[in-house]
Amino acid sequence: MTIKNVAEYCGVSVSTVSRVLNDHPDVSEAVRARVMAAVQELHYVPNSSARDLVRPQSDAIGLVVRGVGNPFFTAVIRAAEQAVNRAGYTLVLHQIHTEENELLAAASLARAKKLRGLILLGGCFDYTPEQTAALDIPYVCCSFTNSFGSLGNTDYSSVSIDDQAEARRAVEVLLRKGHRRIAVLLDSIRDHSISELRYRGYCQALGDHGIRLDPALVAETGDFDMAAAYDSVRRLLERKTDFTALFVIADSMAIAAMKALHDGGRRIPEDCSIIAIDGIEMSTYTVPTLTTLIQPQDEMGEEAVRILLDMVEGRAGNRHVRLHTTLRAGGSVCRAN
Amino acid sequence: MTIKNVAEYCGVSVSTVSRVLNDHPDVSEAVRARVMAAVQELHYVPNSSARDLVRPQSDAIGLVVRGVGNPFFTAVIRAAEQAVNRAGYTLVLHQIHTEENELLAAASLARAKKLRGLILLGGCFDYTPEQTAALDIPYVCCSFTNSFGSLGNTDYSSVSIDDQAEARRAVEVLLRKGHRRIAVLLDSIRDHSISELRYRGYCQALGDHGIRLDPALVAETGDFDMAAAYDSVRRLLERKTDFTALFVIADSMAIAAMKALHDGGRRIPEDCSIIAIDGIEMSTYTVPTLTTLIQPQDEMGEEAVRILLDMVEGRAGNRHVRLHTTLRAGGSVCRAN
DNA sequence: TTGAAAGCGCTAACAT
DNA sequence: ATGTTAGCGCTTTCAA
Repeated sequence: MTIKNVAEYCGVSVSTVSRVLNDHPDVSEAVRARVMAAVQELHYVPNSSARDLVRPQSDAIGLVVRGVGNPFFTAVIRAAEQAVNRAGYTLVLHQIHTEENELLAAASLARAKKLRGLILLGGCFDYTPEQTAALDIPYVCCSFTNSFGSLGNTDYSSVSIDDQAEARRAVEVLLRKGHRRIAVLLDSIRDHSISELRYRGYCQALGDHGIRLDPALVAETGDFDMAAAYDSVRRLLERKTDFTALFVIADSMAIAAMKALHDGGRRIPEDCSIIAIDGIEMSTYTVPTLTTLIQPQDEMGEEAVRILLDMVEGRAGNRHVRLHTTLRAGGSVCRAN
Repeated sequence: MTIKNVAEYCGVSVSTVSRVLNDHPDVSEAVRARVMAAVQELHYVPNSSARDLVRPQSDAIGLVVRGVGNPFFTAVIRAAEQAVNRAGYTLVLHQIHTEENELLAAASLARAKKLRGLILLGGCFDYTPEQTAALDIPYVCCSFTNSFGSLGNTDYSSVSIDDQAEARRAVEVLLRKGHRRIAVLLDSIRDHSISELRYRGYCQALGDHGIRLDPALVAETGDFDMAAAYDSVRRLLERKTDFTALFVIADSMAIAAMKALHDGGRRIPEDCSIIAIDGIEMSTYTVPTLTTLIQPQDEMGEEAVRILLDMVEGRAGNRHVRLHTTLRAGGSVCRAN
């Protein structure tokens, strides 16, 4: 079923059908009605490949997300989509897996959909100029920035929190409550990504207070999984390393950690305080409510879109925005005794 | 940057470049290397609109998901994707919003991507033959079936649980523990969707035990939101209607309900038992672990793919599969006192 | 107001 | 082994 079929069915030319389909003014009411009816009857749906191929440019903004089920991203995506729609553009969402090359995926998407701009959500930190050169449209990194790569600041835009500083701040909260034996639960201390940055913040906070890093208190899961987080904490408890507080690099992992602590016979916060970073919706509903540094997820999505459209529409060049977290004082942290 | 540019740059024809790009055998090593290099240098990425337009048929299976952030779906999606890849196909994921017409979206996607088949995840129940006629490729409804529409069983395939029977079973668990005053937390008693079906199961279970339905114990949120669920339960508690158990139609809502009960001073399960349906990962980590009927999410995704590919490859016609839930006896249910 | 025709970038015959 | 060329379905001049 193509536009040609519809045209023949109606006894008009393809251009007329195209005009009707695209709401062009100069079509008589009679013909318009006839075509519309035919479209209905034949269940005609335009082939968007053909359409995209021929249209000079689209109103599409791409959003490439790494990590399919990451709950932290959902709010960001929602906010970004709204902002994009409000500005009269369309959001094209593309999920990729951890092992996929997001830059290649982004470039493909950009060509395929004639994207005007691109938002990269949850990517790696180690792009090189060669890699990014494939991307010939404006783009902004959302929730991360090029902390490990060799990219110049002028080459791209970003919206992110200062992961290291915020992690340090989280650990500071524990330190100020008198905690000295503070464990950390993370994906990896060397992933060239947020896990590594937040680990640095943890180390820094300890250093500031003259506390020596105890490797026995560092629990690496090798994964952002809840199950892995749970197991890690159980193992930590079995090792009988004593600690009075736990810093977790992500809310979802913290929720699993709370369960592990509970199952291990520790009360939260009396026996073990716990603090995390993210502020996903779910962590509001734990008992006790998770104390966490909330990333402004809505703002992050909106700001990314703002920066991007400023570039797309030529209002401004690239820029880097640092957002700040807000401490949500839940019930999972108390004074060390 | 088109294939033509690459061809000129290399001094070969477009077909040669196309051959290299598509791994056709009859290209000399020298030329292949030269083209590859050019592709790298020029950052050439094929325009997939043009590609899709011209290819006779794709290996693409579409997955249209209603409800962007629904945690229940993520496991289903993951399983489906793996099954699709294992069979040598590619999954095209398309998220739609509650208000969008999923059948139209599906039809568009089918044309645009030359889909071989389609999986509808989390859709409505009220398709009519006219609506589905637009879909001229095999499709399977996943997690739901046409309980409210006028569709004939031979028109489509489905994989689902028996929502009404499973809800009844969940409430039975509470009844057998001696509970008589059982509240229910749901989206709507008349949404023509799972909420309505599970509500029917609730009513049926009560009826079976000669318990009269008390409208005061029916909490409608009008939403699948956690916040709405929380508020609903708080209001339920304020009304001072007494109940010893709560049936919730979804795990995510149940997690919010548990928090609301806790904040309202009720202990779980001593003061109020709670049971739900879904079995999302997160509900393993509540304290106590949520008692719930686990939907076989992996199996659901895999089975949907199996049915679909059987149709696509002509091995079998349409069919309807009912899956069963597994009771996870968490700690959120105890005997009524 | 309508139709004819060019061309978007690509693949796959068909030639060579 | 490589080049030439005919479309894929659509939009958009340009003509009528």
